[in-house]
Amino acid sequence: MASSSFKNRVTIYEVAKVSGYSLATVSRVINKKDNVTPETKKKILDTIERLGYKPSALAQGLATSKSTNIGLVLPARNYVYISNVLSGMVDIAKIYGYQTSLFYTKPDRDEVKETIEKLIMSHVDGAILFDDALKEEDFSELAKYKVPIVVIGQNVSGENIASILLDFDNALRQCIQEHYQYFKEPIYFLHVENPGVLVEHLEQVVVDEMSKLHQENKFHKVPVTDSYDETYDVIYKLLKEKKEGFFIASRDSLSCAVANASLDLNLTIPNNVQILSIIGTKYSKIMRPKLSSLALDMYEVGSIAMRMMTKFLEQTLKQKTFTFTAEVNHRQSSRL
Amino acid sequence: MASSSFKNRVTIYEVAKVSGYSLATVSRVINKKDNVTPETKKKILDTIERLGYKPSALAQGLATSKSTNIGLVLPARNYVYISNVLSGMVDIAKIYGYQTSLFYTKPDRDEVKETIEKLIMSHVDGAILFDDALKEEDFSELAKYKVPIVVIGQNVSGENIASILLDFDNALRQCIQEHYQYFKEPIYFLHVENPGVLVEHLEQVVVDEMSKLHQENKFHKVPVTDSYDETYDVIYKLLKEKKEGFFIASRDSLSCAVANASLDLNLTIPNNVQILSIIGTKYSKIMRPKLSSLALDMYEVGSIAMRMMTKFLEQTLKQKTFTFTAEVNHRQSSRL
DNA sequence: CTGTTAGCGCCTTCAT
DNA sequence: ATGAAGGCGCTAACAG
Repeated sequence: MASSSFKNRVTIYEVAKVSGYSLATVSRVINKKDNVTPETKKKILDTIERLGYKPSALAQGLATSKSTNIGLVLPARNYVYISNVLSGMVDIAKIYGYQTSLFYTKPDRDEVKETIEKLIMSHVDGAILFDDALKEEDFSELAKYKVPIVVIGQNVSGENIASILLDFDNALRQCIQEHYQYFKEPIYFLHVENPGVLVEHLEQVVVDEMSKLHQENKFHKVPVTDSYDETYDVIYKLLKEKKEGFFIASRDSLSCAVANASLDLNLTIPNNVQILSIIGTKYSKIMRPKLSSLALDMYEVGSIAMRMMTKFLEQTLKQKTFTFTAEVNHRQSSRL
Repeated sequence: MASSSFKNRVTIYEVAKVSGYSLATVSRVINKKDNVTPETKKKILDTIERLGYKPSALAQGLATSKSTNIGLVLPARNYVYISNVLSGMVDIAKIYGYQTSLFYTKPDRDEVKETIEKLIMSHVDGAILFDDALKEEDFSELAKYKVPIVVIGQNVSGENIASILLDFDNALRQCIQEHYQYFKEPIYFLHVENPGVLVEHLEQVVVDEMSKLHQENKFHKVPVTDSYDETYDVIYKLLKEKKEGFFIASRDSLSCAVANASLDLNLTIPNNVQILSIIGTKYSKIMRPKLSSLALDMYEVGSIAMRMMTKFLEQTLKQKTFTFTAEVNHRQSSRL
């Protein structure tokens, strides 16, 4: 038998009985309706206090068809930018009185579908999805059950869907253009397995821009892993031979691997080796040399997402898409 | 009017009606009871599929007095080690079929109490608390409502309480002892406002050890903030004058501030300046010089915490306290 | 302003 | 093996 964590709780019935009023009246003071005499309100409040009564969100949810609970779907990867997004979402949710349920997903279709199902079962009032493993069909599944969603990083539209776009494209293209305007080193794109649609898309952007500039033969995809150490080794070997290059990495820790490998080979940054971090964190400023990066305040992304969600639920959401544009922070790892 | 996210849902009633069986039988197949004919089970499963029925966790929770939901209370600080703990907890929760509700708290008593109240209202089956702002009274409040809890980082005991201890003490004392066995530079402890009981405690440990070694006059508390830049400035000024010291910082980014300030002053690490990160992350290995640190796998802490919770709920928890012991990783920022 | 009553969706004895 | 009925704790008309 499981531990009955909420058996024998004080219920609204007891409050009613003890205070001498009816259910309805007690319910009214709980829900802060104004049609209650100050006097009886006080009495009821007193007995609530005295009995230590706390309303059951479960019962309230069932009765009102509202759970005041918002589902958060994030990739189960421990990246700093993800926890920044999370922080933003949770902070704002708290302000608006929403609870948050956290769902981590792995890049596996079956798991994703299971997550969607749990999301539906758990009766969240809405869901914020920031996970590249999610696809169109997942959104429409959610839509079938009328769960309002805001999607981060993918452009999806529909009745109950809002989306937040993360535009790294222009900044990225600009970096590449400028690079080939003055220099000609090849570009090495650190390719991680299953990086998610956002990073996948950005790799595509690089490829595309290279071909626009007729530099396609200078684009090299370098397979690496999420591990700093392994990536370091790969890059070390590569640089030992090539001695130079313009490296683009999706995350700071990978950029650091490039930087450290360069330094250990006595290659100078940014003269021999240039590095660009696509998703910069505070460590791009801490690291020496400081890493040039495309920056976008992910905490802000999370908080805006949650704000959109609350407006969505109050049916006051006007603008159903919001775009964040990344800025280029030229620091010590690039020559421009 | 709020968006009725789950009005008009397919309910168990419809499944019963359409399939031609009763509520009870449908309920049985949902809950995988075995006293159902394979044949009727199949029929019911079919219509569930056909209708797209998903049980409501809310209703289930209300009926069973179990929410399969575990509350997670964490400080609203965006530290890497916290998101590691979180990952560990969520990953394991998923395995055991629990949902997780996330509560971030600020170091403010009123907020904390509010969080405790929400925790109780939200009918979590249990709660894992890793927040230094929490005090004895909060745990006993939770206990009043019979919410099983596991507390990380504080030694609390009681009927429904398990706790995970994070023992950095010995490792820290050892570092200090070794330091004064061979050297004599003063110790500078980077003191952040409201660092939480864990770090507060560790500062006390340092003070205590210093006095044991009769070196109390060599202990200096350096007030800094959470900001890398501000901390850098403080340390830069300090080192410009002192030229040397053994710095102890609670987190990597602060240690990095010390390291960078030293380098910018042409002080060498670890000859002039030594640095010890109390809570090391992967960046202590990435940073150059590599930072010596006390390491403890926080993901593991989170996952063990969740494992204890699941056992708790199944009433199979034998060992109600678990201790993690930090190890000293001597790297390039210390001489030993 | 307050009380009565019927659900919300599901589980669970107790019969059959 | 299956069905009927009461209850989980609360809210929301509808009366009064």
